[in-house]
Amino acid sequence: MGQDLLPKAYEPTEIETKWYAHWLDNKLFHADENKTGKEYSIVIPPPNVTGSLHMGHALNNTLQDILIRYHRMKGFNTLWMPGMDHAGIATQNVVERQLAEEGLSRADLGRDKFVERVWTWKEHSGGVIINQLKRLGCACDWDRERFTMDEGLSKAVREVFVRLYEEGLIYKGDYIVNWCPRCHTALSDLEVEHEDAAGNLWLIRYSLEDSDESLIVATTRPETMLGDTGVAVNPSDERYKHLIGKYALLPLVGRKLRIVGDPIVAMDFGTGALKITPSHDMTDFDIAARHNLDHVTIMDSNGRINENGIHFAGMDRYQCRKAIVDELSEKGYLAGIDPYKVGLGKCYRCKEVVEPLISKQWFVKVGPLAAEALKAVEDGRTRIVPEHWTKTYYEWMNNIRDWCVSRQIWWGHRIPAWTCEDCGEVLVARSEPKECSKCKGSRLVRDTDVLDTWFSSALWPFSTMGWPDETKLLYTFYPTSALVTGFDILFFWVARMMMMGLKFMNDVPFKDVYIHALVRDEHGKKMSKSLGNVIDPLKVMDKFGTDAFRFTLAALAAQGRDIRLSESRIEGYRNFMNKLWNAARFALPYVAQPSSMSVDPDKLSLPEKWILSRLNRTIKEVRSALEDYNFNEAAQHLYHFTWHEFCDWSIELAKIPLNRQGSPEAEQSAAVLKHCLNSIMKLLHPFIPFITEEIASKLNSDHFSLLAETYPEVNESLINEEAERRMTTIMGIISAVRNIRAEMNISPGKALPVIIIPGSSGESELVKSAEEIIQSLAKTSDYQLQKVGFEPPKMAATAVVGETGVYVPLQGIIDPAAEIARLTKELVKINKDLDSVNKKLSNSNFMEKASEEAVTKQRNRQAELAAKAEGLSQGLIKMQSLNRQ
RNA sequence: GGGCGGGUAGCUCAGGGGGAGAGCACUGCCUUCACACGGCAGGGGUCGGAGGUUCAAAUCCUCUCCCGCCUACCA
Repeated sequence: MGQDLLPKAYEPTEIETKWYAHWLDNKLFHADENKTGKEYSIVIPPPNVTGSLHMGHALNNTLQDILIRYHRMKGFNTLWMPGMDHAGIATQNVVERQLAEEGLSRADLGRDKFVERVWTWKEHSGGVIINQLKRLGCACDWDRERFTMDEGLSKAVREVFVRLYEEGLIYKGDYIVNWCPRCHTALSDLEVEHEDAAGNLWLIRYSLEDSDESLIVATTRPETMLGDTGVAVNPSDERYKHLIGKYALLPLVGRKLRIVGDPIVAMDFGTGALKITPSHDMTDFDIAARHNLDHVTIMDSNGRINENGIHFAGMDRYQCRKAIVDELSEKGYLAGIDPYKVGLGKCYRCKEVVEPLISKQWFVKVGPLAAEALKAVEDGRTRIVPEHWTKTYYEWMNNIRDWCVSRQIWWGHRIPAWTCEDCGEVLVARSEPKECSKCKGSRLVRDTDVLDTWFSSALWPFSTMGWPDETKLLYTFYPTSALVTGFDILFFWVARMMMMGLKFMNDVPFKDVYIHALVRDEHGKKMSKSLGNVIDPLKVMDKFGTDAFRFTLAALAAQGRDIRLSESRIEGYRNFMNKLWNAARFALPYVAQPSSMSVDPDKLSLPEKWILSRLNRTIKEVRSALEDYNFNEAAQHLYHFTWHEFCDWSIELAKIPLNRQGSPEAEQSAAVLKHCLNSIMKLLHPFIPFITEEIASKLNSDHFSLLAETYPEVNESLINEEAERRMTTIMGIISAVRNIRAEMNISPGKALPVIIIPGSSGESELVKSAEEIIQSLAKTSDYQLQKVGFEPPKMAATAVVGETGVYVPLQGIIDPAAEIARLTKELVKINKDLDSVNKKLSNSNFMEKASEEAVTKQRNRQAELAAKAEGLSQGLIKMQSLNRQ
């Protein structure tokens, strides 16, 4: 019957398209800010407009979708706010590459034309990821999709900038920053990636003024000596303290360098003397500030030596390094070269080695903002999950440095600052000022810099909801319930949203932050194009289906651990989808009839009580796991319950009553089957939304959408420990017979004679009541239920379940040697366990100190193991005596 | 230098004071009327090493060895 209605194997493609359209058509993802009740909201980590779906996105958005669908089904008014980030440098680089193919540079176009070109690019080629997120099944409220450069968000950016400036929390100044000579822009500390590389420590001899003494300094970047203005030593260094205040002479250049004492200088590194290049080194910049040393800039924005570099002017920095070393060596200044591992700072966008340079930049003074953000986590207003990230967050917040927010690129939010060409006054305003507020002059020139992309991202949780306007949306959905993100942007993004949210909304942006793992390849390597180990989520979805892929991600998303993704794993879960499909295919003919399907709990059979008990325990476990962001636990409980309890046992057991067509047992069994399947579909829906909708629609003629249904709730009255215990014994007996069949190499199709001798009246009653089940699932012939004392035939294989003996008399078929081997192996195991239990129970310390529960447990176990050992020994003795004959 | 995470079956990983688990891989039997993307049965681990706490340690503590990652002003 069913096989006519459904194909034998689940085929995802069309079904996925169909249901996504259904959800959209019926506005099932739409959140209504005017609705009352409990709210649940998440803002998406906006993917770059240049981005296309990679594994990180897939994991991140699958987890969010699970939370969103789960809460929606739990009855929350649920908002998932989607959108994209304009991704300043990344996007600019993409369009610049495109221009380069046409033989053009951005300079050829000029600023306005270039920005226009980026917008055109965005309209035509940007945002492919949105459709990919839809492909993944994301239940985003697409009607509300935002872009960090759209009008509303730009307004929010200007508002924040102006307010921070007015409060003195934004300032402009000449500071040393990380400069990318390729991207031609400043980078924040976070945008610099550190990498170890082989290099040298060059030792250079500096002679002293008015003295025959000399001093050797160590450096990894000898070319910077051209910009030296001092030498620093540790004030408590006996070798050098007498030199403090004196002057050294810079080789090749001849400049006088003041020798200063500063405790930051490590006495045990290099020579203990540090050359100071204030304009080209972060540390030196700080030291120079403390001791009032001069600045000499020797490099331009391209990383070339400028006019201050004597005859090295015009050279590239690395070319210059070589030339300097050669000349120092020639003139006898080079005191040595030690191979040394240097930490190189590289631009996170283009991987060019960054150069510390002095330039005029805008900074956010983050101290006061960070203090609030720190407090909010400390007092629990925002909870970080897993908890151990909290420490990392504190660490960073406590050592945070001012945030350089200006970037010398064209694509981004232009800084709302104007300089009066007449009087030099700087005006910061929400909209273009007409005249200078100081001198009334009208020659105002706008700052050419744009803001760091993360500046607008930092406002995302409230700017997307309409801030600075006081919208109903903000009122209803801010603070958001959870933020789901990877740890790689904990500082870039999470920390900054915390600061901005607290500053401008007076409340945290989210109650929970769930930090998930990184997706790596199956060997634990980070997926990267250059390594060629990238698994493309879209290809995976094509090959295995979206649901299988999503389930894999969820099942692997253990807290605090990276995910190693392999195709075999996905294949395994694809098989699970097929299993589900076929369970439904089996059930369909029995549950399709529109009958009342109500179940009287008192009339349930043992297998029905059992599966309903297991179902309700599973509901409990899944809900509790999801509440704690334990996605993997929830997925694994569902997998195990569905496959190994529902499919392996419950369906097989249900076939017995179902075959009695038209009987009350058949009807009840169908009702339980339908109830279980429907519950499973609901439970699984947040994880695998497509197949569950499809199956639910086949099972229920009036089906609309699982999203509109209620997530299963625990029915405590159906949790039945006794039924579970009884079923465990019955399943044990069935497995025991099957085991004998397999071990004796008897074909699965062959029915076996079975004698069962229960060890107690309770078990006797149980076995009696389950006779039909045992006969059917163990495939028996000549089934006998006997009383204690009955002597089973000598030529029989033996098993013991609980205290019940299971005998398979097999005159002629059984191989005594094989049976002896089987029993011996089993006995060795049992006796080992029995020994350890006996040891415990005869240990007076254990009996005195262990909990009563633990003791009882061991006693029960002892009885069970002893009975088993006894039964198996007897079987073994018999077999041995037969074997000798 | 500081911090964090990890070392459990051949592989990838769950678990986390009282009977070692999963998926894949492996072995045997089976095309039985939901499913061979399947069924049934099975093999396989002194839970990185050493101490300690405990009646009891894979699990807690200390030390140690590896492996990742983050962070840092040792030039």
